Amino acid sequence: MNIGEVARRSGLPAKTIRYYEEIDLIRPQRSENGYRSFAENDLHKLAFLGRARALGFTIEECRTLLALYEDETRESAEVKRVAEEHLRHIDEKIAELQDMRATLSHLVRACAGDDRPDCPILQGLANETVE
Amino acid sequence: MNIGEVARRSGLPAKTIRYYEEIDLIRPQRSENGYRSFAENDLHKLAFLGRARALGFTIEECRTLLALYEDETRESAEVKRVAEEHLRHIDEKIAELQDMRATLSHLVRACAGDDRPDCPILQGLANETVE
DNA sequence: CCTTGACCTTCCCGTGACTGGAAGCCCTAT
DNA sequence: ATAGGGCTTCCAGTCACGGGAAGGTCAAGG
Repeated sequence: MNIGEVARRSGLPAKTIRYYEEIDLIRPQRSENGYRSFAENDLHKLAFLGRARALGFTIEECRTLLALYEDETRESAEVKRVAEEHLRHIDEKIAELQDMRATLSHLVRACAGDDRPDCPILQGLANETVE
Repeated sequence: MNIGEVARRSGLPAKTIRYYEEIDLIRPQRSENGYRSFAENDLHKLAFLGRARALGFTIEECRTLLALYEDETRESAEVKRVAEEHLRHIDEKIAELQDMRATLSHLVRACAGDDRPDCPILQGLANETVE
């Protein structure tokens, strides 16, 4: 398979696939003409990576997960540990965003949004104390 | 004021303040010796920027908000529009993260996390269909 | 046989918002 | 005179790619 087909079947852009090769996540063969030649296994790995990335794992976490996936002697505890840590990270980000959301929507609700210059949003940004 | 004091009083790293000058968010004076010389107004703007950034506004949104803040003839509607758009963006990110969270925590719950290799997390990443 | 067009290659630059570090000047205190 | 801390600029790196240029390869059609 050439990169175009793999891109289509994996859902990943060709650029991304080349990048994953560059950072040694995959090691496709090369044809005589210099083109990358992907095996089913490469496609499989790329799909795996695509799904892991879609869940927000960093590239390095993906590398770890892929290694565990290929290690028949892995302990599921290790996989779970990686996943749980990422889950905590997601929770932190959600909490952070919800804090922002709360503050900002409070300001937005207080703003008349008309043609006058008075604006609680700007006041909130200008002063430590919002109220 | 030198940059050190402004950094302390604004809560922003000196590096960030220099960066904000570089991208023309602030324009502090210079002393004879070449040091940046910050006025109270600069400090005020930096605090404004720090709070806007903490609410997740991008630098370009901060630039807009700062311009509106300094424009006595602004209409609060314009500020509100910027804030509401950012709010929508925050909501999108929260939704995205909650989707990730749901999928991932589902997988994590299904994983025994013991010394055996069988792992629903890896299976979920390997196959399109999780169950 | 030649050309067209789709595909592939590498290489380099840009993204956002900084952060780290090197090399060197300035200022105050001892 | 020196030691230290603070200040300056400049360069490089971060993360995970994306855009685009310059050029090689291949199959189909004229």
